[in-house]
Amino acid sequence: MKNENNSDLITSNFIREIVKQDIASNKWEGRVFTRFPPEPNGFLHIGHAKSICLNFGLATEFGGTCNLRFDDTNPIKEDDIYVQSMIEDVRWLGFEWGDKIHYTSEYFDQLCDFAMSLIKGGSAYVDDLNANEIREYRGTLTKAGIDSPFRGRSVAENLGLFVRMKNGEFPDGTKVLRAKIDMASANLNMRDPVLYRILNTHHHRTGDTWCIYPMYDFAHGQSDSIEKITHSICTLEFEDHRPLYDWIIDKLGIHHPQQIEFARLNLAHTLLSKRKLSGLVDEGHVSGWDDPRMPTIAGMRRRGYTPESIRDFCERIGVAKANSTVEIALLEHCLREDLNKKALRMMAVLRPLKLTITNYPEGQVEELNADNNPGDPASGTRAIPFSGELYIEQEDFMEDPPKKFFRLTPGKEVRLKHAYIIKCEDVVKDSNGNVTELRCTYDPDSKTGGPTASRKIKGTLHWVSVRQSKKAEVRIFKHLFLNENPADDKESTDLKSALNTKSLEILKECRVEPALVESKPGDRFQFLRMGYFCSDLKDFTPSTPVFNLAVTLRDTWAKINK
RNA sequence: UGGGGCGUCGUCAAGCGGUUAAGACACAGGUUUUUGAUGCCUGCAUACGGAGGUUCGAAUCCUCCCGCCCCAGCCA
Repeated sequence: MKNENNSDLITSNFIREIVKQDIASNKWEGRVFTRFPPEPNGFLHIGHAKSICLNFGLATEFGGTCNLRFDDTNPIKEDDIYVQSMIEDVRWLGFEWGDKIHYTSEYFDQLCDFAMSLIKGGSAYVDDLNANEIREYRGTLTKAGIDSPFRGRSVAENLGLFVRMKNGEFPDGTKVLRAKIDMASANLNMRDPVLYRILNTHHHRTGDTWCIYPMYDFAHGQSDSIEKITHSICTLEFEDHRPLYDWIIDKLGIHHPQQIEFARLNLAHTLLSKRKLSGLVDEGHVSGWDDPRMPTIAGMRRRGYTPESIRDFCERIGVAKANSTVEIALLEHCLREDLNKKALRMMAVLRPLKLTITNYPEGQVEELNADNNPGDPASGTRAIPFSGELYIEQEDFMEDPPKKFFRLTPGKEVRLKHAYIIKCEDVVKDSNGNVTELRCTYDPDSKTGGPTASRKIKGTLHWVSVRQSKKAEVRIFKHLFLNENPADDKESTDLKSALNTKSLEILKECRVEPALVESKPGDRFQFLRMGYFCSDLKDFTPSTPVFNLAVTLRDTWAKINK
């Protein structure tokens, strides 16, 4: 999938170069066949999006195919709800897979045959050592391992034992099938890795058909091989496993894809590990996998991110082998850039302050014309009700303003967007000295198109009419973590202490222009001068509209003010 | 003290023996603007982890050193 609008921004990356060279040299008869192989044990996040965009993107770019394959070899952790969410997320991101969805579990028979063939070739054996013993026999980083006493079993014995494992004759953990490679290898993955373990567990797809399940290392490479994948793209930590995959595939003499490793994404102030994210969900620190603060695809979708912005982001961050942490600012930029083009402008007052126009005709209501998107004339216009009683944003008024504050202050003029120029004449306060109302006058000729409409006024405010505006809830989100790299936070061993306690702010007294309550869940808008917001996918109803802050507008004033 | 990787601007990241060392984000300044938004313009690495070496010429090749990441699941 190309980001047409940013084609000039696309730079090369080493994987794209490899693919190009392979096509040029006709290495795979010009084929490009990739796959995205998640384990269905959690929700997909922005880190997966990088891999999805890479794999599906390469296939699209070079006229190939990308399979979606669920790597479901560990029934203890996996569940169909995760496969369903992953299917939805990949599709939402805008990608299409080949004729069907693939599952490693559909290769269990073949994988089992591969194991038999390894046994027959004397390259695998059944080991009776338990997990602890296997660890002890494995040695350490600097010390060679020791052969298992069961390593010398005959082919016939191994075959018999493995069949009995498969037939369910042994309890969990009592036996494993191991590759017979080299217990002294400097690469720990080559020290007779476990190929099959006994797990008397129900599998979400194969049910109770199996009680032995292949390890990832024995399933992944062969699955790629079975699917005739040409480029097996994975993350850096599997670099050490490549010699093992090569060993197995060569022993089996089957199609040998080319594995290429790249650095996974790290995002500042964000945790990208399914394990830790599920911790946030399980411990109730967020409302679920789709909490808008979550870096999951589902969370970002609910927050208001567009598939286009995520794809653009994944293209811009590049692909390399160096570990790196991308700033949130880049992600936010991608969203703003996309939404600036697409989002209709609306007016919403998040923290209302009453403003009365004393010289406006009592009871009069005008329908003012407003453009829906100044950058896109095709988006048309809409009518907004204006009256003598309005709400403006509390932060848009200051009694004792700092220099360069060009919003409303006593005695000064300001323009109301799409409407008139007003002047603050009086400030009403309650007994505690809090400002409760502003009393202003307006210049009737200053309406858009009017004789004094072009008067130069520094500040322009958004507003809504008291009577016609609707009440709404707006949810403001900030980083879930204060630390730039929460994963590196050695101090806080538990997630809780690393959390930003102010990551969610709920504003229940917001007032929005009437058109907004007619929006559909998932609709995205620019609330003028505030940011981009999205009607909540779950909680929005016309009677209780709920909007999520997707991203604020750039705010130079906030910077100056600091 | 084992093995596998990686070190180019604040953050990503091109670069593949001869370039003024791309571009983006961020940042700074200017300008347009009825969003302090957007747009537009300008600036932003004599420098490529360090030290040597090869070469007419090195971020790119060689050597040594330094730093960071990954690996001791019957997880993926």
